[in-house]
Amino acid sequence: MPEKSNHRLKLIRSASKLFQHQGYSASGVSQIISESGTPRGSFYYYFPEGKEQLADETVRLTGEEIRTMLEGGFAGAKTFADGVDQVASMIADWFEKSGWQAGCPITTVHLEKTPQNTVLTKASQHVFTSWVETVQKIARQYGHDKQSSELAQALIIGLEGAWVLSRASKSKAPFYVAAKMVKMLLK
Amino acid sequence: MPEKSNHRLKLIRSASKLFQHQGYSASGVSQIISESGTPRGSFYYYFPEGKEQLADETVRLTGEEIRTMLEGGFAGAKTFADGVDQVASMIADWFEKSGWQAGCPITTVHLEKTPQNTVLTKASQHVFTSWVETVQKIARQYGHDKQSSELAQALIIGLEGAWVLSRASKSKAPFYVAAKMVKMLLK
DNA sequence: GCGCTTGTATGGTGATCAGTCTATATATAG
DNA sequence: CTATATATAGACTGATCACCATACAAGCGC
Repeated sequence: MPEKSNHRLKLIRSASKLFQHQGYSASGVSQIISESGTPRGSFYYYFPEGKEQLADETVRLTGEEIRTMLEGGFAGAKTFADGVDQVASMIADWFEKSGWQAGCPITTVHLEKTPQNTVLTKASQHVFTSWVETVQKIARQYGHDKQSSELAQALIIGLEGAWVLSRASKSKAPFYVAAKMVKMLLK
Repeated sequence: MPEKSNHRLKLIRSASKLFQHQGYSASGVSQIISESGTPRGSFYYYFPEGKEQLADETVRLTGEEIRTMLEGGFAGAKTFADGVDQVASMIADWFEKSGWQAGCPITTVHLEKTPQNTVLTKASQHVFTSWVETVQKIARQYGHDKQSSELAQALIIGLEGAWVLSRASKSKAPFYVAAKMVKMLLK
């Protein structure tokens, strides 16, 4: 891949990191550019619709990556409950390694811009729907047809909520509580 | 209470609403003032430390009100599980009535400013801790001594996560899933 | 070497930001 | 009624915002 189109992806990566750490509005275009290490003059060439377009693409791309990560988290799990534990641990570890500063790049944009901004509302709705559908499909694969929707929503609810408390408490414990909450639905 | 000290509270109310709808950084001092209906010249008289002080006080005051609301939500509940249902329904109804735009005024500030801003980090940590402690105390009152900490964290995790999905889906369903997740821990 | 396409530099625009300052208005106590 | 304290008006400051415009640079095909 040519170096130059890496610039576009670098901008998305930089935006994702900053949205996780400090949200959408506090993350200025200048800061995104400077932390991406890409040339200032390229920004509006790659994103002619501006910051909103960057955020839209950031939410969709990282949302898809997280969706894949969720799928991957269930890999090798004998039961849905085992998969839930794997996913929760994986995300908790990753969050701990970030110094409790990373998180969900979708949620901060979502809470600031839904429903006022149509483009970003659609982007975050698309992502959350795709996550729930993915986990729903996985739950069905493990035989939990009847409650697949509930389990899928439960996992996303748990992970989102755990992230909020985890950042405050600087602890992985909320993720384990979240995993247990989901698993207990299977009883 | 004299009209003038209502101005201070009106500013806090305005800030709370705007932080819920669009977060901290997107809520400018001018917008907060204009939507509060208070005189522009009063702002720095009431909040000499500026926007950060307003946010600090907003988080602490509304955090305390939500804590009281959580306590009130358990009122008359025969079991902890009944109380969880009452709290979830109460918050879901309130959120629906707001047109899916209200929410937690603490969380948006928290996700944007923890841990970079010391004052606001302490404020949101204080609030989350007080919520968990309150629900923990309530759980013990219902006899759930051993798992009071887990139940308390679970309720806050559920409510936070439910709010995120609820705003995306414009549905109360996530709150009911969250309530069920908490209740299932009792089994 | 030239023409075309893609990418970048940089100064600039108009708007908005948080906060300050000074003057004035209002409320209150004596 | 006066002095003092509290509250407010509004202009202003320096910084930053998202974005634009124009010129130039680099890459590439012929």
